[in-house]
Amino acid sequence: MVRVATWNVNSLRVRLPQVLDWLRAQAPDLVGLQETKVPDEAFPREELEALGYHAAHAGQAGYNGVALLSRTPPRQVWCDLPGEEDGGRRLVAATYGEGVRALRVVNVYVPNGERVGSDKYRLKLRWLEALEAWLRNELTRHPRLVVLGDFNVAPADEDVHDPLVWTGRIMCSGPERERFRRLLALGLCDTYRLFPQEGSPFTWWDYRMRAFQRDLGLRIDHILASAPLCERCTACRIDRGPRALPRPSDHAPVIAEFQ
DNA sequence: ATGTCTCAGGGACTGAGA
Repeated sequence: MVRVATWNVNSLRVRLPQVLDWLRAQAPDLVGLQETKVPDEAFPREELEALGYHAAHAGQAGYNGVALLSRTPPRQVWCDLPGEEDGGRRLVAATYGEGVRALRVVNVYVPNGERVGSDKYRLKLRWLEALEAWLRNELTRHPRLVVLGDFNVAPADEDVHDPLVWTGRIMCSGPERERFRRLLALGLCDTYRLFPQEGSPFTWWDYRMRAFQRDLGLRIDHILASAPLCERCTACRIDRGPRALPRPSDHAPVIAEFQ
């Protein structure tokens, strides 16, 4: 069994004590982190190694940054989305294990897009199109593929606390959802929706307006899996615990299990 | 209430990004 997680930590340096506590408590085999906001030379490698985790990090100062933490060492590490390198460090991929059991994991931090119609929105749509093209090739080489991260897209109205308020807005607009569906159409499943789920499905709550306490959230963090892995997926859940701590990230982790 | 949090720059606070 392998447990795979994704968590946008909104600064790995600020959140490191929470991340270390969470790794000790949940003991996932693989974790994709987003918004590490730390350059590679300042990555907290020793603290994570002390807990038994290897790291593949694509970081920068101030913004963005993604990392893959793993119990087994990463192989075939790839950083950045071809053609979109100027948009910040937003993609890291690696292979774990050997032979037919090898697992390929792609960790993404999709651009936020600011607001529908903005330059950043157009860049977000283009980034998602480039990701689709790159993943199509990745799937031909790695049948056991997991694509996880902060997609900044709520795929459907049931992933939104108030669909009327959010209709057509950033993270919920038709073009963003259409790009997300195209990723699924490559042959990936949304592991959270493989199972009946209890409670609200949100993974992100705005820091403002006491949104978490009022459960005004969106489901924008996802763990997608290729068909051979979907058949072996036994659970996917959201861990709201870290979001309720003092000084939390605005995102909660998502964890999927594969047999 | 554009209502919170993080970071860079510069050395207190402002602006950007989310």
